[in-house]
Amino acid sequence: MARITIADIARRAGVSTGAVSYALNDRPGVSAATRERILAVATELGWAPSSAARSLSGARTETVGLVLARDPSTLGFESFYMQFIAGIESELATRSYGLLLQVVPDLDAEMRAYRKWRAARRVDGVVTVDLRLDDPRVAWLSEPDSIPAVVVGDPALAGDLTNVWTDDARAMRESVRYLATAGHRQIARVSGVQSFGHTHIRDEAFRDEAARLGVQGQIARTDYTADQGATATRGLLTGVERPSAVIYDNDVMALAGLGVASELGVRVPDDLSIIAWDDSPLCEATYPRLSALSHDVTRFGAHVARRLFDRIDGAPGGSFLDSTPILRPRGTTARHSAA
Amino acid sequence: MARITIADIARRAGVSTGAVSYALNDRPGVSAATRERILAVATELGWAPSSAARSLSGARTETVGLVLARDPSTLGFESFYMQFIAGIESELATRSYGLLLQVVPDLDAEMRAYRKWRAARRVDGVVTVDLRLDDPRVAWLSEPDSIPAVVVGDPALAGDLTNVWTDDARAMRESVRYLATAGHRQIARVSGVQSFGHTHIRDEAFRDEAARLGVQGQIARTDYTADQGATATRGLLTGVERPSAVIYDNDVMALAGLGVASELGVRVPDDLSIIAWDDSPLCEATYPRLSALSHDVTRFGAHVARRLFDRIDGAPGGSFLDSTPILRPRGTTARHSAA
DNA sequence: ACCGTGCACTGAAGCGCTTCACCTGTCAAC
DNA sequence: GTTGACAGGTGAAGCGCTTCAGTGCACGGT
Repeated sequence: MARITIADIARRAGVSTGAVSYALNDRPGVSAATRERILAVATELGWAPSSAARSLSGARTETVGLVLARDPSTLGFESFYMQFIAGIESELATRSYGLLLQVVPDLDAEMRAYRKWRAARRVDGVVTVDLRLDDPRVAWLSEPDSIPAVVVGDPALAGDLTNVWTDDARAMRESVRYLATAGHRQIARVSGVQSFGHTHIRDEAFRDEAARLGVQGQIARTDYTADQGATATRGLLTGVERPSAVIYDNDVMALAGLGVASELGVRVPDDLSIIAWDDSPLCEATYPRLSALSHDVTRFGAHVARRLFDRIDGAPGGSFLDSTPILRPRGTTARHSAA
Repeated sequence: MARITIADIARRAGVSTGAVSYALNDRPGVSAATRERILAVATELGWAPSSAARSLSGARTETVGLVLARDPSTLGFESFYMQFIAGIESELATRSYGLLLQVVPDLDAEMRAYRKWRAARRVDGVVTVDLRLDDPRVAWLSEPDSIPAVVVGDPALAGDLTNVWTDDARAMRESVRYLATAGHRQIARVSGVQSFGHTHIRDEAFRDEAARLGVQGQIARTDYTADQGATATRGLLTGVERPSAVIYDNDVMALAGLGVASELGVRVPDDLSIIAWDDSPLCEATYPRLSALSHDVTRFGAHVARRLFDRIDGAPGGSFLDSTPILRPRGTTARHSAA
């Protein structure tokens, strides 16, 4: 069977291809009756638009792009991305858009992907994640005729681009205050990749709030892997200034931290409180259950997609706070009984 | 700046557009010298192909599709998919193909996505995962002019389609034998979604091998979530025929099982051995570290992508065994001392 | 009766590429 | 010297859609 084109529909409905196009795209130029008839014929013939032809003639590609610049091996167990993608998809589905995904090793490759997409008119817009400080992507995407974009991250990092963010600084401050109020005087933070802007923001908030409250705050750096999370925890627990509470930058490291505590015979939560950033089913599966900074990532993704549609539609853009992660104390946080 | 087209290149290089097309696509019809010159001009002008125009004129779309029919909330923490996708991407990158991803709620929606993709000539091929018994997708994708496809799953499930698989039955048998050899006489399996074909295959292998070896084997059903993993484990550990070893169908449930054991004061591995299907950094982060059936998912994804390229290129296809998951005993498996 | 206006609709010109039928010049074979 | 084969190259016809300049017609106002 040959492809069904609007010409077929036009012939069958006794109108011109122009009329068919207007009818199918729901725009003025045909009467209601004709539109009805054309739609009926289209359905009858089982017509579906050729995305190639559509975008060739200047219309939308009905695709948005997402490129993830991370090592494949670390990507797998960051539940964030998959949930985020699922959220984006849920919104794209309402407009029957597709998501073009690319996983690349580094930022350079990410930029190359953008350039290629723009040149090939492959996507109507992109969403950009894992902002750095002075991110080259922000500069590039801000140029006059680059791709409509929405970036995920703090307004401080997003330049003039439309951004959607969670108030990590505030969540961090609240967590530190929570622990301080519960009597903790030595608090540590096991942070993620330092080049990420949000790591920086959380660092600042952590240090600042600890200083304000007069508690000791130390930071250990990692690359987000369970392995480094475990190593950092060992360092912390066997160090001189042993913390009574640790805030981890993701759930997997918190899990690893919990494991190291067991390994060393440090009781959780009696001797050590643990908080994970990014709540997930994982946090409810451990024993004791991990206290976590919770945040509906899927909804976040949907939000981002909506903002991107606004941009694509030519809406002005701006800065949008999605939410502030909230602390969900579970089994790994407790009052600290004075030393 | 207006778009640079092959006509611009043709003019500048003093040849016809046809010659340019041949040169750029590296096919016969132009001399080496001319090709060289055309390529140089193209680079100079910063030309990039319009994917729309390409696919309109019958060529490749340079895109492959993947649709995931799973609840967004459960998707997030199945590290399998993200790793798998990363693997696919790594292979696509070598041909500068893109991956069109869609997350849908159910199989019907997945079929609709395929139909739409075919009608719109949106992808050159698809990879299909989570095969069911008598999967409607297999039937549809086997039709003469549907999309080139590679399915992930056992040959028994794949019909005549090209499939890439891991020998789950064998891995399961080996695990059961391992436990039996270590003295276990009551073994349980906490399985995943029953409609998935591989669940069935693992079930069969488990039951069969247990029977062969004369050990008691029981199966608890779940939907892969940590929650149901925990519930199933509670049922098992408080039941009459309490197993001394449990094989979980994914890592998250194994983690939950470990949690429940702690909760109930059941010592792992002394009183209970635990094996997780799907190894992941998670398994190394717990204490004790989870014994797991290990399998390089990223490489698996790359393998699948290669086979899909073969299909797209018109190669015959067939059935390809990727590997057999191998048991990596860690801290959660031990000899069972007679009751 | 006449004009102007607006709506419904037509037809063709692109969009940027691939491809196919067709030319032209060269050179080996006889 | 003639033929044929062939590499190298041309130019235009699509691919399926959008869009824009028109055409025709009904209808209200004068």
